[in-house]
Amino acid sequence: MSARASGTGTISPMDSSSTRRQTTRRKLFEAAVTLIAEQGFSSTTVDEIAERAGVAKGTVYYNFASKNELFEELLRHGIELLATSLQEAADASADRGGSRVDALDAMIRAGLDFIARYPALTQLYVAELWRTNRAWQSTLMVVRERAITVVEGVLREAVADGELSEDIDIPLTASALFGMVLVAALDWQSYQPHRSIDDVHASLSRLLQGRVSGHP
Amino acid sequence: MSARASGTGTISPMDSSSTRRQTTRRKLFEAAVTLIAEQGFSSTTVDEIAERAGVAKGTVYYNFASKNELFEELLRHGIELLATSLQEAADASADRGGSRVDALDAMIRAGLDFIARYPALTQLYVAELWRTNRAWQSTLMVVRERAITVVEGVLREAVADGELSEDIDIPLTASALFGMVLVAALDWQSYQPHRSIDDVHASLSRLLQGRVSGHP
DNA sequence: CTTTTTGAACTGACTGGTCAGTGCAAGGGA
DNA sequence: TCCCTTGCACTGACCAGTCAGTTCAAAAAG
Repeated sequence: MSARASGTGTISPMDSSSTRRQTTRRKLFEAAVTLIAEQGFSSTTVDEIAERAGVAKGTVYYNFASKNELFEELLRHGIELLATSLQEAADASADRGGSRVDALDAMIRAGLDFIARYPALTQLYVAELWRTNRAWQSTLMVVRERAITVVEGVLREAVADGELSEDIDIPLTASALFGMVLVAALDWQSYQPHRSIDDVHASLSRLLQGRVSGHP
Repeated sequence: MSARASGTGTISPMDSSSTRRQTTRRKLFEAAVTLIAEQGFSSTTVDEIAERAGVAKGTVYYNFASKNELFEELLRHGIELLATSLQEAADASADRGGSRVDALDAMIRAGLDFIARYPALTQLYVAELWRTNRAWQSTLMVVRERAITVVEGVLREAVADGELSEDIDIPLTASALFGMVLVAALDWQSYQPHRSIDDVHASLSRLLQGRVSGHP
């Protein structure tokens, strides 16, 4: 009954214990992401997730309020990885003194890297992102916003700098670029996994920079 | 146990008697596609589908062997609509004497039209297409092949005619174009539904033809 | 240093509900 | 008449979420 934290100081009584918890949560995320990517949310059971994570079912509910919340936290956790890596790629390119188009290219590369590293997470986003009437819709909108905004930002700067035409439609172009990379990468992973990332990147760069049509 | 179509001839046994049955099946497809697009396959119940279609649950099982098979037939039915309309757009463009790039543009338009007309079907494909370990995986591979092949065909002709560089990677470019249209269109439907299709089409054309970068 | 206490973390059997699929008698429509 | 549809009761599997009880490392007491 006595409240927690009766023991040590105020600030870090849970440093050691929270490590354990953190580890468990990470294991659950890892188990959940692949299972849900493969089977979808509804056909993945909490028992399966617990089993693959190597913990008891009760532990899932000790760490997350519900199956739904586990999933939403997973989505939020994943998008931070993506948005951060996109932004870092763009910033690094700018620091290197590259043009805005170079920054876009760097983001394409970052996108490919991300998808190669977290294929299941990517599959999962794609499967859920345009679905309507689901419980986590609002979470997904935030998540999408977070990623698209980074791309739009670079496009906006490119237009401001005169590198891109003022006629382009920024939100739509951002979506289109995003989709281009997304679908090309998923197909790469699913149907031509032997190809190198440099190869795929080069093809997409070419497409982006309009060197496809119009022979030299 | 006995397969369906034990009845009449070998090839088209359901032609005459089918009218009534066909109507029921179409109603079931329509009901299923929106429900599954919204909720996913597993969380959509057969009772819901029957109710929305306005038929009895028993009728579902009279017309389809299982929930799974209803879904697979829906996938097959849908892809015919898409592949046909892409091919027709390309052919019509060629008949009009357009270039191969014109044909690609016509296919983008056809893709946008399709997504605008069958948004639920599109959402459903996206949600399932890159998923692994599902019962209908092989059906989906066929389905994807059917659509991508059309795009690849036009790209191949364009390269043969010298309209596109020989350096392009045809399968990957086809995927990327497909993804570009797909994601741009889904975002359009979900987040900027007020925009006209001509508007969206114009932006994507510009992106395709490399008029984005490189100011005049 | 040893013993006891504490409580966060974890466990897994259990419950209440849901749903795919079945069976069948009766009711149309062509 | 025959094919299709209806309505409805029923079964058995499956599954999200619960809860009483266990574990164990670190803090407190001796």
